[in-house]
Amino acid sequence: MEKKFEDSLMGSATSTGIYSQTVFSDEFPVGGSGFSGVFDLPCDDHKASCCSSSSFDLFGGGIGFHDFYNPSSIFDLLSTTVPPLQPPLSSPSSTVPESSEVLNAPPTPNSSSVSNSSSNEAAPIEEVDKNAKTSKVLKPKKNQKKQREPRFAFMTKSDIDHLDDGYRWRKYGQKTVKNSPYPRSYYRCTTSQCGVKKRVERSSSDHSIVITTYEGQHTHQSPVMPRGSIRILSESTNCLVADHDVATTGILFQHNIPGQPFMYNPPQPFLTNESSFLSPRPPPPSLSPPLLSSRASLLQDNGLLQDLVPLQVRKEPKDEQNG
DNA sequence: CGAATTTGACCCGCGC
DNA sequence: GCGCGGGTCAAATTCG
Repeated sequence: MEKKFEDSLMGSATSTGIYSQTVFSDEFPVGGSGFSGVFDLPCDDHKASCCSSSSFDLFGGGIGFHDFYNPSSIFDLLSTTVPPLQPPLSSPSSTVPESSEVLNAPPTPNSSSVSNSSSNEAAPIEEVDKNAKTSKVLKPKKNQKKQREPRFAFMTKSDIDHLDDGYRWRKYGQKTVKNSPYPRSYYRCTTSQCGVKKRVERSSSDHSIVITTYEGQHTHQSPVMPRGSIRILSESTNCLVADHDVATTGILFQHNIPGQPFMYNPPQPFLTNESSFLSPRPPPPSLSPPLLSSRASLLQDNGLLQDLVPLQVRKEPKDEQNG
């Protein structure tokens, strides 16, 4: 896992995770011994950077988070318009053996590009699903690994297992997780012809943390337009993978471990609300530090967030950073 | 009554 | 080959 990210590491590997801008795809280990991934946020609260990577490494002992914890970060990222994602830097094929599916993955219709989902992602998924229904089980060709959608996972500190992300999901399974008292739930987007799946489970190391893993790309816009939502774009696929409603879920992210180096490579962020989306607030003039500094305005604009998020967890991230 | 959830069974991949 | 764990299906059940 780590090795596969080597070529795109933007920061330093730590005991708790790997800082990278690379979004994981099918190489993302699910369950088992490793669980790690990254996501990027426009956020000024880190060093001299307005964006940062977040990483986590569950089941391997540590959990590293980043600054979602800071509500102002959340709301500023909510209202931050970022440019369409660029294709990821090409990686040596030796390190990303099956990356073609990622690189060629179509953009979401929500993105600025027109979907060409017939190329190799959505359509194959449909066929696979049909096969699954007729033969009950996926039967990929021999010598050909089952193609998996790019995956994107993140952690949320929440009492709610199934976070409202603006899409409608249908639960299709639940499994107990080894070494965890909490089950893992499997959801599928209820929109027809949208093969996006979502897995929700609680961290075994911190039961207050919900781990949500998205797989696939929505072929449609969110049927629900939350007042404030975190829209997460897959960097590799340039597609919307998550659309979290901050206001209604009280989404929280634990602060990153203080003192850890944080390097940032200017974005291709994949967390965005694009101009095609409704924005809860007008975009800030820039991503420079001042836009995240106003807690007063934050509280004014938070809506439900300030009601849902306990005061103690809304404290300034700087407090944690400083000690 | 349709939609959503629950839950046991089944299949697959992987490690031993 | 076997066992284990992950992922999915689909009938039964519950919910709105």
